[in-house]
Amino acid sequence: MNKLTPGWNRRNCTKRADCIDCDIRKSALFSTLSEAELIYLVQPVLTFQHEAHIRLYEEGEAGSHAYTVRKGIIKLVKTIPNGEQRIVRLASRSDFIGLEILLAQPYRHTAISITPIEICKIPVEVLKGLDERNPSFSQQLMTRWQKNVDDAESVITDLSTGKAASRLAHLILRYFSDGLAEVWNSPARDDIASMLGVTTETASRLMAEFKREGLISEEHGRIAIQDFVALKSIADD
Amino acid sequence: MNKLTPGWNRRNCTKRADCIDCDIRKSALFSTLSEAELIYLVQPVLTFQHEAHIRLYEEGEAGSHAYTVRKGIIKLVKTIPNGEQRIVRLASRSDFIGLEILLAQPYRHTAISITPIEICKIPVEVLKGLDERNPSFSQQLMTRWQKNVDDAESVITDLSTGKAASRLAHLILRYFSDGLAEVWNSPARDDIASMLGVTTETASRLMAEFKREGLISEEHGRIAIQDFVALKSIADD
DNA sequence: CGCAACCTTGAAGCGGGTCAATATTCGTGG
DNA sequence: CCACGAATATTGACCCGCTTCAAGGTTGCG
Repeated sequence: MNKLTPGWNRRNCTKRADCIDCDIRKSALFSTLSEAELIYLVQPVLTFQHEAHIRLYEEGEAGSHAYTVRKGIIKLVKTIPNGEQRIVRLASRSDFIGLEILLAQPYRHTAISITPIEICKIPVEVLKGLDERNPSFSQQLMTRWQKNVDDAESVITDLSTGKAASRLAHLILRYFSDGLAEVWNSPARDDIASMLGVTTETASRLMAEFKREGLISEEHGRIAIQDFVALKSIADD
Repeated sequence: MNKLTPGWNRRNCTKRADCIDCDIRKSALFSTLSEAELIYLVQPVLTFQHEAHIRLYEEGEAGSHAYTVRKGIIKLVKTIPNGEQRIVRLASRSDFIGLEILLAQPYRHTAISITPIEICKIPVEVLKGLDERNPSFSQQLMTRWQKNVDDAESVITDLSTGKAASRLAHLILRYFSDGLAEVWNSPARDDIASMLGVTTETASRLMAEFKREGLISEEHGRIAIQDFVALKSIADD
């Protein structure tokens, strides 16, 4: 299966998006829109499904679409001059990615699915139209933007500061508290490493250690927290 | 001198802000406003001057004012559970801080001047008013918000990833390329450390090493770059 | 069943942390 | 202007944590 090119075709596009009956509408970007506005919206918005390891867009690319995540997890990656990659954010259910195209600016990240995903693909013109005619929508946009700032800054304080064990504990706790999963479908070890700014080996060692110590358990790649309190105290170390 | 309480009084307040003739107007938040709108603005906006080590506001506080920086440098600090502090951003000339109060949310950082500063103090009502009546203003706001995201993410990739020497080189280069200073009025070593997520000793050792190797020079606390190319290659390591 | 991708573990070395001892700078008052 | 003390910066020695390089182990898929 070609991991580079997402197929924006009939096979992946289940349907025209059903924004009015959307089950994440109240938590998603369009929460404040009226039904009339949603009908305007519904026209050019399509829902797609993709498997894991699909690249939605590339850092530096001048894009024309943003995406609402309905299912699955997408990593937003930045490439560092020396060739390494760092994951700066994870997007999941009801997150909105690619906001920057609204400012006619290129994508800031490379977006890659790390699980099977379901997403809504929204043309920038639709966003601009809504922004112009609806004040509550631009309020929504600002809230999303601030969330992006908050997320990025918590990556600085929680996942980039302190010892590796503390950072990993933060990462695991965040996954669950964010409701990313009841049972965490664990990312690959090298993705964990790239979120924490450590090597794959260190990520692997620590995950193995956490399992040995009974802090977490793992079955078929699914993580479950076993000792919440202990994880929290490691995180705050 | 009391370092905790800024004096919002006659001594610090030079004048009612002169937004119309403001010398940073074209690069600041209010760049797209008409003169009529600036007059509306000018009323409740005051310009203040403070010395270094003043706390403008505190993380978690429910504030009612945002600030445009006219002169000097302000550090935005987050406290980590274990008691350490991490600087997540520096604000300087024409930067706008405290944006989050527009969303009726508490300040995300503690803001502390690290040089003497001159700032304009803007009530949230003024911002809300402008946002409602002026579409180009909300565009400006979004641009600022995206800049905050970009800044935070570059802290992740440039100042929190890789070896300490590489991060310090990034920090020095960023200072200059951002035009924060022709000659960098160097922050204290523990502030440098807190920006890089290392100890004060490591920051000091590396600064001393950079000086010994002729990459930078320092006189009366002012840093000047001596070997741009070498710094760049260390940064990209 | 076998291969490929991924995960785990080991051993050795280096980078940065920690603790502690000077050195330097700066503000203050004599 | 100099002397003194406090705050800050530098440096040293030692140790721990993470990286590096390398060798198995495990899992899943064709």
